[in-house]
Amino acid sequence: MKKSDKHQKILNAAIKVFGQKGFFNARISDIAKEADVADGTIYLYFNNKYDILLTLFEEEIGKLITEIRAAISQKSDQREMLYIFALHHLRLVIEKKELAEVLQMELRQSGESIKEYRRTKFADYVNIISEIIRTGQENNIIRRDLKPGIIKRAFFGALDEMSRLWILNPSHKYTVEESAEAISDIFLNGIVAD
Amino acid sequence: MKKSDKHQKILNAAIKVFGQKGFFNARISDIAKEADVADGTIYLYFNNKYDILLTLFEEEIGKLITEIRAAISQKSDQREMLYIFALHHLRLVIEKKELAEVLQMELRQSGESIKEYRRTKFADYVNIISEIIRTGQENNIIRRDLKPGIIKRAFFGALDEMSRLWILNPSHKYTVEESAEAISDIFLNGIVAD
DNA sequence: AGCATAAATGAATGGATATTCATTTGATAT
DNA sequence: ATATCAAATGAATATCCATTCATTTATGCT
Repeated sequence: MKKSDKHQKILNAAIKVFGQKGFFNARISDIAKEADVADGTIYLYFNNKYDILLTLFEEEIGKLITEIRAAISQKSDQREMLYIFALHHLRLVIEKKELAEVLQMELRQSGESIKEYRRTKFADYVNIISEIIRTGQENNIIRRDLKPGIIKRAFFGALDEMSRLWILNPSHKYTVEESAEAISDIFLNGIVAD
Repeated sequence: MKKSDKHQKILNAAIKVFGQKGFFNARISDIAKEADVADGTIYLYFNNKYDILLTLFEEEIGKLITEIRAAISQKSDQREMLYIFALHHLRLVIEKKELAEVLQMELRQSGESIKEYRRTKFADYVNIISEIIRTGQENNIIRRDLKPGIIKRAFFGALDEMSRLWILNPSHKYTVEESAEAISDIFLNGIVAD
């Protein structure tokens, strides 16, 4: 068994346990049991409990960024790109429920390292949106009087709140496609009649 | 000193301490010191640490709902109402920073009581938005093909993410009015050029 | 096989802190 | 002034759990 195997095995267990109980209520022994290793083994791969959480952010968000960039690069119209971003983001919640829960919950926690984290790696993820907006403005597809920084927040926030609905109440009232479409439609066209 | 005085005093201390350190890192003795009472006194007013948090949600969100309803009832156009909602919500972050931090952080935590909480009292707050939307649709001001449930999420999520920016990075790049205007503008008119 | 090194184990430790409760302090009435 | 009751105190308790490390088990090399 390669070293990386056990590293990932523990991380996957942590995603599951953190997702279910939250970071503070999760015990190291829970993660150990889930990963099928001894408690002490975890400390051969991670410095402490908090380090597990940070590593999890680092590596898993990295994967998300890669995936979503690949999907977006297929499109040339910025309006479509926004839809694709929404679709991918919302799909994550369905397909990797526990990871989504961890990100939802723990990325909001106080604590300097987490705040720092949001400012760097996580910001990279959200900044994909503002890049799309900026390019759209250059191409005259998107209104130039709006600040990309605000649109980015608003669009991401909308998706994030939608995710929360599903996480709290897994009986999907709306489908992923429907939601992604509705949200990009609202942003592109607004809600005012006529 | 009336009973209610000390009750509120402890609650205010809790808002401050939870806001700064988060629920799990806050010690009862921190709250006691901040409220200027003995540790044991807290247990005369609350059953346990968690009860402080739940009471805090219950009472403070109740106040918010009352305030925001009062402000909205001054307007008759649903477009203006949305702006007012945004303005009030964002002002909260500036004027009651610690409370906003607590709500941001802890309302996301796992734990059944908190999830339950979001489904009830907090939902009442957010549902003010869907009421506005529904009335707007009846008055033909807002597109009828959009589901109020989705608009509500999207609009609230946008505001919530904006709040988060300020909480994490208190150097306000945008003013409250500017942000409230930009966000309601985006929702009302969309971001597409022309 | 026998040695050496690395990986894994899990019981024991130590530190933290929510909660309790015996005692003190303050208020009210007679 | 004294008795009675309520409110407040804060040191002591009990529990919980992250982390350590002496010991065991697995792996690789000659």
